[in-house]
Amino acid sequence: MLNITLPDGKKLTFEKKVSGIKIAEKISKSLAKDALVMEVDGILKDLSFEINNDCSVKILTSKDKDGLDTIRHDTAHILAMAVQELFPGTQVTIGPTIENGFYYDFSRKDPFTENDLNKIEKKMSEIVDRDEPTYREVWDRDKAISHFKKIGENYKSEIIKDIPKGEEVSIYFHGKWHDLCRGPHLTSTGKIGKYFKLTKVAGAYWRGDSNNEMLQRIYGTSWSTQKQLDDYLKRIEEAEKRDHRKLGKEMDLFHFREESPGAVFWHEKGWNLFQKLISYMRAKQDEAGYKEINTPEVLDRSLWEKSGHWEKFGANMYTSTTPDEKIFAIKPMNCPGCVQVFNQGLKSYRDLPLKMSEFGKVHRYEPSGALHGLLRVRAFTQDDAHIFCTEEQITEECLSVTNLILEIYKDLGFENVILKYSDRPDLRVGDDNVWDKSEKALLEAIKASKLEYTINKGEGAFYGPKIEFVLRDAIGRDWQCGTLQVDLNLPGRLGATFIDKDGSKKIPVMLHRALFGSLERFIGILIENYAGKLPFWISPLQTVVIPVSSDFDSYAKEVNKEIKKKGISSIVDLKNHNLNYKIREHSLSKIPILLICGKKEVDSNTVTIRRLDSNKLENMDLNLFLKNHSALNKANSK
RNA sequence: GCCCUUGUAGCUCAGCUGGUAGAGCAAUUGAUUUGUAAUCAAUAGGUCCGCGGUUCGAAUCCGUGCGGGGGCACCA
Repeated sequence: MLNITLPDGKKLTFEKKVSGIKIAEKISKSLAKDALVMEVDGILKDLSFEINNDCSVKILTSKDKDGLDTIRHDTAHILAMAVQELFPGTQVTIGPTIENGFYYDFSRKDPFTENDLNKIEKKMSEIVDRDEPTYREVWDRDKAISHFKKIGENYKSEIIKDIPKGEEVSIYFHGKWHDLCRGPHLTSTGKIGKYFKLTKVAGAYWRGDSNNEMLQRIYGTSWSTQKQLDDYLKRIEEAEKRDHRKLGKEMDLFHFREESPGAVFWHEKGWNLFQKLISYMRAKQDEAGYKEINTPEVLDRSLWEKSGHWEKFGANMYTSTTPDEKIFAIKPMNCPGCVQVFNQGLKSYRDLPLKMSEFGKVHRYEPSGALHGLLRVRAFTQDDAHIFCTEEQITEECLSVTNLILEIYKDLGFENVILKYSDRPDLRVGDDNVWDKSEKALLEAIKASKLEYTINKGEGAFYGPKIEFVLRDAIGRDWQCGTLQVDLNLPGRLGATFIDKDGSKKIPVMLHRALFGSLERFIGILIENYAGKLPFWISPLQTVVIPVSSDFDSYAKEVNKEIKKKGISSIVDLKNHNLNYKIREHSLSKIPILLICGKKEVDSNTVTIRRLDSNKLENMDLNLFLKNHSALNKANSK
């Protein structure tokens, strides 16, 4: 007698051992039809797995995350199967599921082309139609290794060698084709359906290590209904429409060019946005007790040697040799310069915490393949600050930084923030007991903030552990922005001291923090988050005044003048185009407010407001408009 | 940096298997004076990313360099 407990607490009894399929059938016909895999005492199993003792069972369908994941995993297998049928001699490696889909890495001489993807998709459909039964076998480890070697699957035999001793080596068959796999899988190839699509080919290193050979990765997506697939493809399309590189061009904000890859040429409007963010930030930092400073962009090599950058960060640094053959580095970080400012004059414990902010432009030589619009550049402006404090002050200062960051993100429309904590990397400066202290202090601050956090082992900066602030945008994508680092190393290396209560010289702790991280990146994120439709107060061009015909040019000019007087950025469009044309043009360039002026407006000293993306027109007294909208600007940049 | 892919007018793109380039929009000029997402017409506009090669002849084929895109690796 077997007792199976279902998720709702109901119990089923069976005479002898029983498979998941049988259990599902006993629950309901429709469930048996939809069943994909099952959870036995919380562990995922094939439906064909035969249960031999009392346990709890949950039958999973495509509505469960693990159910859909299994569909994707099966699709990855079928992809590999199709590839090997079409291109004999191709070796398979790994094929996991990822968010929204899956990939499979292959080793093959000739590259896969876009056209090959179509062929492969067709072959995959065929395999689904063949509805080949799937079953699992457990093999002896040595047998498995020699088998895969014999059939030329060297990567697979490598993988088997690395499976921990205690684990079973399971082989899944789909008809005759088979693959080493942990499972679970659906009962046959027909079960996955045809709601998949191969999306792209890409290179990927074997085992993710750039010292290894490069494999060919095929990405795909897979769903349980046609609608889900269509919705997903549509989401991708929508995300592409928000691409800041495309919008940046359309909105005339910035451009890139060959002469300086990864460096931004800001146009008038983009620079205006940039400056608006800075003045907003200045106001916030001023309120929070920061003192703004500025330090040189080019500094002698000796300073970078002292700080440790020359050795630990040298691969990312631009250097410059002057005619007198001195070597300088273009700063990749602001910290050493800031410490030099701290070092001027004697500092007392009464000066701490001392918070110095700097909008510092830094240059980092990033690998060419890493560059990506504004989101990954070689020259960027950090909204940086360094807080010099005592060890006792670390937690409190970290907390106040965290609060400031959250407040600022909120003002700009991001409420969803998570933290990533990174501890000591392999490449680092300083003693381990110093690291112990720094890590402990930072972790304490995170805990005190009560925010959700994840831990990234070994990913801290070379001088100290860090927190990264990751925000989630309007369409669910995560972006790494702000950062907070505890540093017990650099101040000592660069000779920073303060006089403590007892009259002795002590080395201060330095906290590095950036709020947006990089102004450039943050602007890219803002554009994508708002799909270019920035909030009024940071819009670089806030209003365009449009006369209905040239008869009203002078009134329109007058309105424009009044608006500009109130600190609202505005232009008047007197071009020889009709109203429709102008509305279309300025709407496409994402101007938040268009002000239409015709006979009616002139007669009543009003403007008609047309807001971006709204057909609702609003006629308003000009003075009231000026009052309301200049207040909107002031509210955020005091 | 590595793999794949790509580079034609200010922008978006045509240009098949080699015969020195085209469209729409934008620009300029003229007409039109417009009430909520493209008024009409004319004109002008290009070392086809750079360099080298194959060829009688290269935007097109080959090599190479530099950019862009998608990934990997690296990262704010």
